[in-house]
Amino acid sequence: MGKREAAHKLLTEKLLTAAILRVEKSGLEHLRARDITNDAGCALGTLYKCYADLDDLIIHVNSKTLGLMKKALGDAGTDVADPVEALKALAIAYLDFAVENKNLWSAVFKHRLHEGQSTPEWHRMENMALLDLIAKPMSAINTDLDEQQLQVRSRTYFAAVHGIVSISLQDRFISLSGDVLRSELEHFVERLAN
Amino acid sequence: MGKREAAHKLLTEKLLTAAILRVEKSGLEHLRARDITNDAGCALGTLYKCYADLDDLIIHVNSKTLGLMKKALGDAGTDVADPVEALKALAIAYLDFAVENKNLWSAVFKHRLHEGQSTPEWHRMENMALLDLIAKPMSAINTDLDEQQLQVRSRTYFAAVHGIVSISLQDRFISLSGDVLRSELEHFVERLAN
DNA sequence: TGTACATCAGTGAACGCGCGTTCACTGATGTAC
DNA sequence: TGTACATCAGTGAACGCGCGTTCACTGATGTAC
Repeated sequence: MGKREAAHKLLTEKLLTAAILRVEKSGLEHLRARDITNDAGCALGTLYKCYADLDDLIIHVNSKTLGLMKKALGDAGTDVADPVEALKALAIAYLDFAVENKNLWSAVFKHRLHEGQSTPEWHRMENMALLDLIAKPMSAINTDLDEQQLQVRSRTYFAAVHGIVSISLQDRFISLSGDVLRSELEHFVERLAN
Repeated sequence: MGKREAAHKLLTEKLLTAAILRVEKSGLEHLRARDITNDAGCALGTLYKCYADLDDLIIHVNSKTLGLMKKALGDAGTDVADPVEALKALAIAYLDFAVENKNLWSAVFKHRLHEGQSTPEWHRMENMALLDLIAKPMSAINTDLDEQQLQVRSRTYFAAVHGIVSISLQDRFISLSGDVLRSELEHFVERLAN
């Protein structure tokens, strides 16, 4: 690999890091191309040499976040034998991840492409991959479901947990202390899974 | 009431109606001040004589939506004696409302004020009022909970149902047919409430 | 190894446009007598 | 009822700014001989 290619790769990485820091600090809605390139120490135009456009960069930010999330959930759920406990652990891990990476986590769900453009397939897959983590303990509980039904049920389950976490991190409705939220979530999973 | 005041009131109403139609047709993200005033048949500046700014108008749009939603849920849940069936009816009614008024419904959750500004108290109350509808059948099931706990539990429950409905109406993950979604929701409530 | 030329990543000023908001103006409505 | 004046809702052109994206340029890196 020549100097050129190496430098380019480095810059591409630098831009991604800068974007991630910006999103985490100020939220997706305050992300600006100029801020990113300033932070990365390069010219504005460079962003468009490394990424197709700002949306492309954001997708890469979200991809990184999904990676972190998958790792966090994997660590939490892998070696829990009891499936109900595993689901609980996953839910709590999801909550913790959302709390600790609030803006990055929100960005994954906030980001929408402009009309006509659609999310690249590889990124859709990353989204779906989360469901597989849930599907495993889920299958131990619901042995009567076929592959397809299991997928659907996992999705429903994820959506419910996501909803609880999601509304808690907004200021709509009453807000809960962390402890109450945790216990609500645990109660919820127990009800749902047993 | 003089002619002036009457005309002003009419125009204020016209603007609200125009905004509602626009949001419902194209979504909150495509709402433009100019489109609204064109549709209402008045000058651009008039919007700012009737509403403080665009955000103020949007809050009124969302207020109307919450009114419709409360009515729809009230109709569905009021005269169902069995509390589990009542919760099911509420969940299904919520789903139906979201499907039939997709963009208006989304607008309620998408709209965020600029930094420093906060939602007026009366509008926060409208949000909270939804929870009361759930709290009633909820209290019949969980007789051991006190007022505060009941409120929290209702909120959790709402958030979960909202999450399920919400993710289904996006294109993230796999999308479900209406029937599957309904049965998932019913299954879900039964598990949760029994 | 050295020289001459080609390439193209990086540059940043400038473009372009969208769009919320303002403001000086005017004419219909309201008020005083 | 009629007249003279005051008010202010409605007007729409213009303001202002934010910000993604482009593009002609340049100099370091790569290539050919």
